[in-house]
Amino acid sequence: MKESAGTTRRVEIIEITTGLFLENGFSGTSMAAVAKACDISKASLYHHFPGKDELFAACVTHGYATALDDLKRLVERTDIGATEKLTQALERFYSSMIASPVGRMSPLIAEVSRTFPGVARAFHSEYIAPQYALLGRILDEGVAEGQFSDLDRDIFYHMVFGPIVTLSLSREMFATFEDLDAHFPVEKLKDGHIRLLLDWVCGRVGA
Amino acid sequence: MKESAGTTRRVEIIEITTGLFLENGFSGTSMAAVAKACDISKASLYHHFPGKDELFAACVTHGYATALDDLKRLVERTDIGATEKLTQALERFYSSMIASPVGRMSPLIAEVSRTFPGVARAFHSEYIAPQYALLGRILDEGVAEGQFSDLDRDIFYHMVFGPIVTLSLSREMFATFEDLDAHFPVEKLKDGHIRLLLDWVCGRVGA
DNA sequence: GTCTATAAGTAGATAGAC
DNA sequence: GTCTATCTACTTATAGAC
Repeated sequence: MKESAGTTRRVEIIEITTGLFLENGFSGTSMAAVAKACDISKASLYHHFPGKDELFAACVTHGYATALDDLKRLVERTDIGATEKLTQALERFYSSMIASPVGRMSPLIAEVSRTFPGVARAFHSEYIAPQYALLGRILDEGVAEGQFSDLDRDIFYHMVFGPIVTLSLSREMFATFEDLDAHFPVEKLKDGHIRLLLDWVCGRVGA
Repeated sequence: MKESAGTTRRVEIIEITTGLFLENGFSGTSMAAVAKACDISKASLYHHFPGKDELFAACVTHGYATALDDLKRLVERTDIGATEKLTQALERFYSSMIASPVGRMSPLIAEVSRTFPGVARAFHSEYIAPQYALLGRILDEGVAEGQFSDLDRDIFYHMVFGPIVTLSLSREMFATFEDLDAHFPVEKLKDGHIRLLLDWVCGRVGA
C-alpha cells in the first residue's frame, strides 16, 4: 500500500486519538476534543472517519501488525532455543502491554464491548488469539527439544498473560498515584514472573 | 446503624445501579436510566445521592466490608493450617473477582480513574491493600510453620492476583461471546493456578 | 480536503409543588 | 420523599460554501 499524504494524515489522527482515548476513556473523549487535538475541524475529521465508533476501531486495530510481526520473527528464529525464545517473548509481552498503546487498551475495550461487540471480537481474533498461538508454538518447540513439560495450554496462557495484563490494568486504574512505580514496580515483578515461569515450564516445579 | 426504610431504599438503588454500570459502563449509564430501572424519578434519585459521581463511589464501596470480613475470618481461624487457608483464600478470590459485582468493577474504575482519582484511591486503600495484607498474613503463618518459602511479597501478590484479575477483565471484555466459558473456563484455570501456586510456595519449584 | 454554522438529541442537575 | 417540568451545557453528526 502506497503511503500517500492521505494515509499519513489518517495515521496521525489515529495516534493522537489513541492517546486521548487512553487518557479519558471512550465516552470521555468527544469528537470535538479529537478535532482540536488534531488541529482540524470536526467536519474534516468526519471526512476521514465515518463516525466515532469507526475511529475507535481504527485506534484499536492500529499497531496489531507490527507487534505480531515482531513476535512472529522471534518465534521463527533458528539460532536460539525455546528457553531463550520464551524469555524474550515474555520480555516483549511486558513491554507491549505496559508501554504500548495497543496493549493498554484492554480497559477501553471492556468499556465499549457491550455497545460495539465487533471491536472486542476483532481485538480477540486479530490480536489475542494469534499471540496465544505464537506463544504455543514456542512451548511446542521446547517440548520437542525435551526442555519443556507438555503443560495444559489454557493454564499456561493463564499464568503467562494473567500477571502482565493485570499489571497493565492496575497501572491504568491507579495512574494518578504519584508513587505508582513503588506500588507496581514493573522490572522487579517481571523478573520474578519470568523466573517462576521458566522453572515451571522446565519441570523444576511440581511434586 | 439502624436499617430504616431510607437506608434500605439506598442499598436497593446501589445494587440496581451497580448492575447497570457493569453492563453499560459509567458514561454509558445515564441518571435517567438509573431512575427508570429503580422505578423512581430523577429528582428523587438526586435526593438520595448528590450526583452521579457519589452514586458511583457508593456502588464501588458497597460490598467491601462483607468481602473483607469473610477473608479476615478465614485468616484468623486456628483449626486449619496455612496451606488450607491459602487454598481457601484463592478459591474465595476467584469467586469474588469473577462473580461478585465489586470484583468485576476494575475496568469501570480504570474508566473513571482520571476524572475521579478519589474513587481509585479509595478502592485501593479500602479493598486492594487490605486484601494484600490479609494474604500476606497467610504467607507469614506458613513461613512460621516451616511450610512455605519466604517469597518476595510483591512478586507473590503479582502471581496470585494477576491471573484472577485478568480472567475477570477478559470475561468483561468478551462478555458478548456465546462461547465465553470455552474461551475462559474458570474452574479449570483456577485449579491449575492453585496447584502451581501451592507447589511454588511450598518450595517444590525453583532450582 | 477543509472550513463555519447548525441541526437534533441527550447529558447532569434543579425548581418548586405536593 | 416524591413528583413533573425545565434549564443549560454538551454530544454526535451533517449541510453546504470554498
